[in-house]
Amino acid sequence: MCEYFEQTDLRDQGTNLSAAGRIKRMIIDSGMRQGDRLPTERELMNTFKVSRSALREAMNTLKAENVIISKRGSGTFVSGRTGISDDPLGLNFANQDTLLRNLLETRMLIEPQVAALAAQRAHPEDVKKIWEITEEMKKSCADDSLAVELDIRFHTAVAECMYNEVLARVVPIINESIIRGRSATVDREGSLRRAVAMHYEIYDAIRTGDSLKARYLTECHIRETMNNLEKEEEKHETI
Amino acid sequence: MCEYFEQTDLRDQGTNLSAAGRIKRMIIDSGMRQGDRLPTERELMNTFKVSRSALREAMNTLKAENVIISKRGSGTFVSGRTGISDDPLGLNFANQDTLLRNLLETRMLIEPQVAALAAQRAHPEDVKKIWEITEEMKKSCADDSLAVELDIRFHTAVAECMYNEVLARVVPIINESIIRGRSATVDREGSLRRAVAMHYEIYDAIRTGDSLKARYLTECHIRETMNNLEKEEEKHETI
DNA sequence: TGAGCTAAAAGGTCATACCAATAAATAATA
DNA sequence: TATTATTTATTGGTATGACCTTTTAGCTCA
Repeated sequence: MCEYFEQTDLRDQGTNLSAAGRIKRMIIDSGMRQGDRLPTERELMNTFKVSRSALREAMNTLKAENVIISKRGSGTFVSGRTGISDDPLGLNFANQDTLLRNLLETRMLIEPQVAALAAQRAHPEDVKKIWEITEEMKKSCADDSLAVELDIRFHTAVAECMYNEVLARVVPIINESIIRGRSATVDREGSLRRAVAMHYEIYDAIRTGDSLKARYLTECHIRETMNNLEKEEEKHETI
Repeated sequence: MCEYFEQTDLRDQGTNLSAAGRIKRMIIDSGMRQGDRLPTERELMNTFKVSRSALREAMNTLKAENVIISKRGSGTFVSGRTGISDDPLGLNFANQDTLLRNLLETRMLIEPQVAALAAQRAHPEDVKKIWEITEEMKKSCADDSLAVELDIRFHTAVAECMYNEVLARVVPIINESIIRGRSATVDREGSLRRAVAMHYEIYDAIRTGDSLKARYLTECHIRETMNNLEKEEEKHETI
């Protein structure tokens, strides 16, 4: 067990932090890593000197933030995608009519520049990773949800080449909102094939460090997505 | 009270949604607005046919997402900044050494373009709002925390001119992480005065619809912030 | 040795009682 | 009469303790 939990009595040491905040800080400060197991709820309620209900409320806020993840019967663990909730930007509350358009505009504003900088900064292992994802996506024609997942992973991998954690978190949020949110699509096979082709081209631009080309190709790629989605909308309207 | 809550029994109608998810959807679907008051916990546990603890766990996840906000003794209300948690990007878990640099790079990548588009799209009332914030900031030299607040509000107001909800949410998140996160600053008065001057210039570019100028000035403004922060770092290191 | 069973342990739920802060209704006072 | 205290019902917050369901690991027995 993590020793940090034993030596600390945390009844609000004047900091006015909520129990959730204290537990979170503890997890961060004690250097726990993804997959590490937390003490059981019964143990924690002793170390914290709070009741189980209070403790569980704290745990729940951490679950909502995806800091931890619980598995009934086995325990609670530090989550992978640390600290990003399901709807980090609160887009559930946005105007759903204009949301898609706004998401695409945001993407168009950010990703081409990200691709350009990625081309300048990518390490060989990053390039390799992008290539692997693209290959896998090419083979995934049968499984639509897998293709969607790989599409997101491609753009995330490109963003990660920037070695900028902030953008590496923003980009997938936008992409997921766009790609997951759309209806299972018109002309699926055709657009998937074109997307894969574009991914190969972008990959090559990054591999050769051609940042201008990477930016331009990404712009084209996003514009294609926009066109596809417009087609979908038309189809919806005519139904 | 909101009628939606009365006519609905929501014991997971096959959707496999968590209680939190169901409540959230309910708030959204029933069209509740900022400040509206939810039924009391005792009422909700009846309409939902769950125990109070289970209900409170659900409410807590919504609190963590800042969808609702509770006031002991008075009730629970729909939050203002709907659905954005305190740390939406999970930056608590990012590398704190490089975080500030990465935040600034992200800002530099996004905001100049936002300013450019804002200049093209701003309505007269948007321009007026920006002017008012700038004026207020000029007068706020005494109160440092107020100045910080107004600084964030200025950049948010500019972003809102784009009429793009996504960017209107992303921009303040980045800005708050930068501006709130830094230590109470070196040469406070001087940098504040320069910031206000820049805000006036940016305001004027937006007012006149000069998007190129708005972009350029915003770049300069961010670069100045970067320089100030570098000075701070040096000062920290020499202590 | 291995398949199946059993019991301990983990998180999830329920019910009830009580605490603390708030706000509205009421009483006391100038 | 108007204003200030005071009481009181209501609300969210916490504490217990019991029980359920799932998982894990150890045990039994063929």
